[in-house]
Amino acid sequence: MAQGPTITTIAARAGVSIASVSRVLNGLPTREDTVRKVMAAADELGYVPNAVARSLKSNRTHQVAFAMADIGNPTYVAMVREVQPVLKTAGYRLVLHSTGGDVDDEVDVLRRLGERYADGLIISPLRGITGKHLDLLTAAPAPTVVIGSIPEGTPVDNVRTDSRAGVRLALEHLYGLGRRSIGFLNGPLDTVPGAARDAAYADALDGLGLPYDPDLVEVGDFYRAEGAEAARRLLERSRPDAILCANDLIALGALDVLRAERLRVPEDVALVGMDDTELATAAWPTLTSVGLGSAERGRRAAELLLDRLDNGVAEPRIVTVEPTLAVRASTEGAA
Amino acid sequence: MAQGPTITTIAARAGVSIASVSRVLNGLPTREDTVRKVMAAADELGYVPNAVARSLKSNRTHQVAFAMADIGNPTYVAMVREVQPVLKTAGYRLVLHSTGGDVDDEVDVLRRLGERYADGLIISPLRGITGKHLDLLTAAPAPTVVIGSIPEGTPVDNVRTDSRAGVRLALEHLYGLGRRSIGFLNGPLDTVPGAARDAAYADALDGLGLPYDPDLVEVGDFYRAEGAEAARRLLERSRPDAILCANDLIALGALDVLRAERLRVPEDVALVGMDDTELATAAWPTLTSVGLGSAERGRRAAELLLDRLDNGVAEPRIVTVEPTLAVRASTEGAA
DNA sequence: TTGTATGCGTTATCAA
DNA sequence: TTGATAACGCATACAA
Repeated sequence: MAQGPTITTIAARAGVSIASVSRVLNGLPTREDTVRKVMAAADELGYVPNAVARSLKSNRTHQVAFAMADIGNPTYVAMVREVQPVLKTAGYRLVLHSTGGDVDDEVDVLRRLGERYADGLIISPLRGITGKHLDLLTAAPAPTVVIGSIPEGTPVDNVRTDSRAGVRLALEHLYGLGRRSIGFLNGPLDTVPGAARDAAYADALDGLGLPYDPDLVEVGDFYRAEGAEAARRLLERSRPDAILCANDLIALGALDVLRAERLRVPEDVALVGMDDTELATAAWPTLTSVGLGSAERGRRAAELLLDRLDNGVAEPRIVTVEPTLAVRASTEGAA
Repeated sequence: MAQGPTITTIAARAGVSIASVSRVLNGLPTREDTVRKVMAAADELGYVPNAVARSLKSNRTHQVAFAMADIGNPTYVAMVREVQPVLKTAGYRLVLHSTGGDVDDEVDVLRRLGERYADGLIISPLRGITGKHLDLLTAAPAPTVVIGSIPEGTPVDNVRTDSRAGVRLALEHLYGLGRRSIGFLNGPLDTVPGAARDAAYADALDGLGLPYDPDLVEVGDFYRAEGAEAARRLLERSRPDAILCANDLIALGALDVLRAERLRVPEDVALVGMDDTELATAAWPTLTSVGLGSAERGRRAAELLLDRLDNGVAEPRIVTVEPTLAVRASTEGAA
C-alpha cells in the first residue's frame, strides 16, 4: 500500500529527466544507453504507470460503462457476458451500473457520464426513453449506444430486437400445432418490452385471423411469483390451449400453476417463454422459448461503441437482431 | 460531445477566481453573493466536475474492482448482485473483470491494480492462490478482499464458505433418508471448490462410518454437459442410491442422464446439487441443494472492503459464511 | 538525443 | 472572504 514510484522517482534513480523516462516507457526513439538505465530503474522500483494521470492528459479512461436494470436478470447477464470480452480485447475496462429499472437512476447515469469517468456508454433502459433521457442522450458527453427501442430520429446508435417478429414466430408455431385459444402473460405495460410485446401479441393474432380476447391476457411482472399469480388469474376465468409468456421466468411460474392444476403440458396447455435463457432448458418439460438475441445484442452494441470510439463520429446506426424460436418439449411433447 | 466547461470557464463567466469556484462547489464558507454568481454560471453552462482530475488530486477513484472467473456463472451473478448495491450506496462504481478462471489473467488484475484505476479489489480466484498471486497480494497496492480459501497467514481480508460443513449437511441428509451408496460428481480437482469438495466428501463419509468407494466418484467440469458425461460414466460402473453434485449445473446434467436411463428421482436415486441457484427451483423435480451463501459472501466482501477503505488499516479479517441445505423434491419426493 | 517547462482540471495552501 | 499559485503524475512542444 506504499506510495508507488512515479516517473520522477525513476528519473532520479536513472539520472535522467522525466521526459526521457516518459519517452522510454512510451517506446519513442531514445539512445540505447538511456533506455537501459530507465528500464533498469523502472524494473527495480516495480514501476506501474498511473492510469488516472494518464487519463487526465489523454482524455481517455479506457473504460466503458454498461447500464442495465438488473444484473440478476438472465437477459442482462447474457449481454454482459458478450460485452465483456469484446471490450477487454480492445483494452477497455467494464464499469457496471445496475439501475433497478428506475428512470431517475438511468438519467443519473447519463448525466454523470459528463464526469468523464468512461469513454462511452451502453445503456438498456427498461422503461424506455422518456423526455428526461432524450435531452441528455442527444447531447451525451460521450458516445452512447442504446439497447432497446428508441423514438425515431434520436441521434444515437441503437441495437434493437424485433419482438414483433418474435411473438409472431411463437404464435405461428402454436397455430401450426392446432392451438386456437392462445393466452398471454405479460409484464408491466409501462416497460419497453411489456408494451412492445403487448402490441405484437395483438398484431400476431390479427395476422392469424384470431380474435383478440381480453380474457386471455393477464399482466403481472417479469418474475416467477408474479407470473404464477397472473397465470392463476388467467386460468380462473378461461381455459386456453396455449399460453405465451413475456419471459422465461413468467413461464416457470405458469408451469408451477399448471402443474398444481393437474393440467398437462403440452397436451392440455402448450407453453412458450421468451428470452430463451438457461432456465428454459433447466425446466421440465423443457421450455419452448423465443430467443431475442440478448447475447448478440450485447456483442453488437459493444462493437458499435468501439467502432465509434476508434473511428470518431458517424451517422447514428440502427442494428436489428432477428429473433429465433427454440422449440422444446413444452409445445411438442417430446423429451 | 462538445468539450465540457471547467472551473476556469465558470470562473470567467462569474468574474471570480477558480479558487472561489472550487470553494463554492465544495460547499466551503463563501460570501452569499459569490455563491450565487458561481452557482448561476455553473447552472447555465451545465457544469459537471471532471472525475479524473479530481481523482488525480485526491488519489481516490471511487471505483472498486471485482474479479471473478465468469460472469455467466450463477454463483458470481449472485455475488455481483449483492456487491453492486453496497458499493453504490457508498458512492463507488463497480469495475468488472471476467478472468475465465485463468491464473495469468487473475495475476494481471492484481498487477494492474497498481495503475490505481480502482481504490480496492474483490477477487475470487477459481484456481486458488498460487505463488504468483501471493507476492502481489501481500504487497497489493490497494485494499483487497479475497473470496475463497487462501493459505493460512496471507495478510488479506478473506471471505470463505465452509464447504466441508456444506457437504456434511448433504450427506447427513441423505444418510437420514436411508441412502448408503452415495455417489459424487465433482468439478476439476485443480480448482479451489473442486479440491475442497473432494476432501469434504471423503471426510463426511468417514464421519458417517461409510467407506470411500472410488467407483462412486467422477470428476468432470462445472457445467451441465460435462456433468452429464460424468454421470454417464458413473452409472456405467455402479448404481448409487444417491448422488451429490459439486454444483447445480452438474446436477442438471445428472438429471438429464437419470431421466434417459429411466431412473426415478428421488425413488431410485436421490439427487443433491450445490450453490442453491435459481436453477435448482427451475428444475423438475426441484433440486435439493447446498447453499454456500454466494450472495452473503458477496455482501460481506463488499462490506469488509468498504470498512477498510473508510477506516484505514486493520488486521486482516476472516469471515466464514455458514452453508444451508434447501431440501426439495429431488430427495424428499414431494412436489 | 535530451532537458526544461507547460498543461490536463481539480483541490488546497498561503497571502492579501 | 478572496485570488494567485502550487501540486497531483504524465505527455509533449520546444529549446538546447
